[in-house]
Amino acid sequence: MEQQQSLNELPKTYDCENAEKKWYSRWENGGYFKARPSRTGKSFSIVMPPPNVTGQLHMGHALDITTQDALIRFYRMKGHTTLFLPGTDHAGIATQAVVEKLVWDQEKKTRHDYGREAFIKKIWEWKETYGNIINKQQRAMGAGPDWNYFTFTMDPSSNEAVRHAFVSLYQEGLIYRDEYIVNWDTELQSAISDAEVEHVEVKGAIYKIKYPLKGTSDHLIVATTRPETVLGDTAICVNPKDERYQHLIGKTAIVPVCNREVPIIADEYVDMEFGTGCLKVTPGHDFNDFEIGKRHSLPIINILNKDGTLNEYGGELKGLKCKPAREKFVKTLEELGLLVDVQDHVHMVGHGDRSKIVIEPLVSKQWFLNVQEMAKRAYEAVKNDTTRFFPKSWENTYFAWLKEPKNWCISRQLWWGHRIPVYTCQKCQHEWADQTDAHSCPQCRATNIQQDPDVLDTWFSSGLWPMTMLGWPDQKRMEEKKFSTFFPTSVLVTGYDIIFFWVARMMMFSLKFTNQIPFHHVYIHAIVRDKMGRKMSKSLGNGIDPLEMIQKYGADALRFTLAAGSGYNRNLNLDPERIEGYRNFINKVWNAYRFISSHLSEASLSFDKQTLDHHEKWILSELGQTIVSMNASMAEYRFDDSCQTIYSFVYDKFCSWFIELSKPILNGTDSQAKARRSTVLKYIFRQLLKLLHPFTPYITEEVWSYLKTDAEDLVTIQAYPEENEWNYPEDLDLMGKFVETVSSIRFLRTSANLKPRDEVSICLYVSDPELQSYFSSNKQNFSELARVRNLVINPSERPKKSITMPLGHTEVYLVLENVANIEEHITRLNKELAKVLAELMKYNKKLENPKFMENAPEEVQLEVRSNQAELSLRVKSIQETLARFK
RNA sequence: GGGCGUUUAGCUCAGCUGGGAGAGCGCCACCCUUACAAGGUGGAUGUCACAUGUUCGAUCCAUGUAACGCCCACCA
Repeated sequence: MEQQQSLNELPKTYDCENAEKKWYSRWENGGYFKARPSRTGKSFSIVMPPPNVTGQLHMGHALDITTQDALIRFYRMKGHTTLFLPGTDHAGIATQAVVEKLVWDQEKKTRHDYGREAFIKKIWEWKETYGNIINKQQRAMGAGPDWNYFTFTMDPSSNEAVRHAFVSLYQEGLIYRDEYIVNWDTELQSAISDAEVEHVEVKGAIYKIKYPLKGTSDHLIVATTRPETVLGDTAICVNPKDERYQHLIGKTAIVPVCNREVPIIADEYVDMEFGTGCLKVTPGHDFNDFEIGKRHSLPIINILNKDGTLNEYGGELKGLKCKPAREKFVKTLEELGLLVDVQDHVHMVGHGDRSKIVIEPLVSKQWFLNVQEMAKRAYEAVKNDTTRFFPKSWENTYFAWLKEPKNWCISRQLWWGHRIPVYTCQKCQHEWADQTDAHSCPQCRATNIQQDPDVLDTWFSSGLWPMTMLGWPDQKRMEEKKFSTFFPTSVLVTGYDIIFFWVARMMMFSLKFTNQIPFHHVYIHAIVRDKMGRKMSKSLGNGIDPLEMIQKYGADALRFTLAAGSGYNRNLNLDPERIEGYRNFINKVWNAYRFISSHLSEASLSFDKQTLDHHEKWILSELGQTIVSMNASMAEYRFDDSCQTIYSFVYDKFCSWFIELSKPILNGTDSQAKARRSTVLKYIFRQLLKLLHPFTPYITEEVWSYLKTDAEDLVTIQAYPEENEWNYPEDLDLMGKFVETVSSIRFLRTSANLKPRDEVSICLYVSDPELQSYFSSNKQNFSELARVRNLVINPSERPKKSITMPLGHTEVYLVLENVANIEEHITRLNKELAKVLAELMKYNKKLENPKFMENAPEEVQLEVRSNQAELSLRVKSIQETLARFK
């Protein structure tokens, strides 16, 4: 038995809170989020980008979840075996920083006071307490991943993957250790990768400094933006072609203040045009100078400590940070008469993307991954469309990164993360990478071994993520987790800001280790901004909290809003008013159901195609078109189109017209027609619930529970409508004309200042006999929808006292006892006439143009001709009407 | 400095490699009509950034200009 409810049992507004509670646990406990057997033989899987454990859900996550969950639900309904893989990220730097701050605030202790082991324990404790907040928030959004697959990037399985990958890359010689100049973050006291450095415009100065030449009273002038690094200079460099300095090449200069003697060398790198054409070379603190130093075998002098203060090379400046050191040093130069000039200068300076402080280039021993080969393969895979980006234009960003890849600095001087599995024997100095925790040297058996103290860049484990989630590299686990079914995954959904960080690295690792791409598609969604287009940030206080919105408007409304704003755009400016608007839409669906629910007693589940009436054929045709369009737009990640399509079907077709046109039948006496109409209403409504489900899972599940049969399962696993079974073009055409005519009657009513309940008399002039008989048979509908009391079609004389609206196919006259505001009406008609005439002129001109007739394709000519004919009719009819008013 | 992108109604954006511009929200007016005031009906608004070119025809193609945005880059 179907559940039946009468109108007054159902509240007028939809209660989203109850439905959300009820249905999420039903889905989860009922196993609906788990992969089920495929009806299509296809599989569909998405790896959720793991949010940081430090995280609170923000709108970016909400958008992530919405689009991914909509896709998962869509393909599940289409019959693919689907898997949505959830997890969280340990986010090395961010998490360590949060806990360090917490410990400092609460106990006034640093991580060093705790010691490595104890501090890591502290982070784990913190993670257990706060790390799962985000899961609850994901549930609130209605996300339906298979929670059994939940993985944390520091889980043993993930560590196993990381170590496996590391060891094999190490053994292949791709991971190497080198003294190299790196981006040093003095706050984190760690190296960071090139990708983590942001260049920010900074106002500084160019200082011109005299360097005396040894054995002469002469000097050179050198320009620099960082005078304090003079103390680390090990050469002066000029361009070999620079005639001004030819005679100095090979001579010796004296570095001011510290009085070090350094050679004057020549290198093509130096730009003769810039500054004085003389470059001071500081291999220890400048990326280019480092390269020059290598070419010329210059010594490297490191003048900085790890915390960014000057070391003993700083002399008097020892212990000072760079900025005060600079000021003091400049003063000294001035006193010595060596400062020639200071000019304001704006330049770009690297800052840490986490710490936001100035990055110091520093030479230190770090681990690097040689990515040259891997990058090439990752590049190729997208170039030849093995992996495709949506929208395609993002491929450029991806290519830009992989075309000239720099080797990746993967070591971080942190404690929180995957520790580098490289050991050194203290006895025989043997170094090796180990899959598991080592306890003795494999060569000399000594137990006095030491593991490298550094941890890996967080993105190292992230790069392996899709593989890790599915059990790689353990064969047994891969089988359990159905690696072969779900890898490569179907689509990666993410923001454009991590194409380099993440997408490229996953591509590289996956191709390297599995010879497969990690995902077939990459859908890059917009960045959520506030309604003014500004990035949401704590400092601006313009963030919109998803949970607050869910509480206020419901998860379905938020999801629909985000999906409707998501296509191929790069920004999504979110205004809470829009969420409210879509909340209203959800409520509309609810009320449409309330209407139907009171007429279900005679509805059955199927109907005979032969007995359908005109309006039924029409709405079924509209449904068919909607189905086709929904499937097409979902396949291309055009969620904006999908949402618009279903919105317009529900609102503008189903509610505004079909329900309205059903009222006379349902309240009438023809029981056969009643039964048929309620059956069709129910059929359409059930279909639209399925179409809508991926975006608004809760309300559709709620309403489906009232409309389903006992044998049917939840809507979340019903078959998604795919075929357009209904196509009645004549009914679409006639209905279109009916809608247009009713609308024009309504317009005339408003222009005559009539109240909604006032009844009117209408004359229609229709030349097409088919349309004429169609209108005659629809008299009752005109009466219902426009309160037409008296409808006359083609009377011999046009009504004298009337206002009129000429359409292409029909002239509409609204008869008035005493025509008020006739002047207004004439003005409107004249305006209309001018518009139509202008348009008509354009068509006439075209048809008179021999070149148009020669070149334009036939179908265009036909269209122009028919438009011209229609417009001429309208012109004629407006002119006649105007004449009658005179 | 290099590259990419954007510029269409007050706002957010659609516009299928060319045939005279659309949606949602907002706005205005009138309505508590028996699914829904979280509602109904109707309405207004655009030199499609600018200039030139190609074409019978340009919002769409080409070139240039301007504004904005993003990414990359070591110019001392």
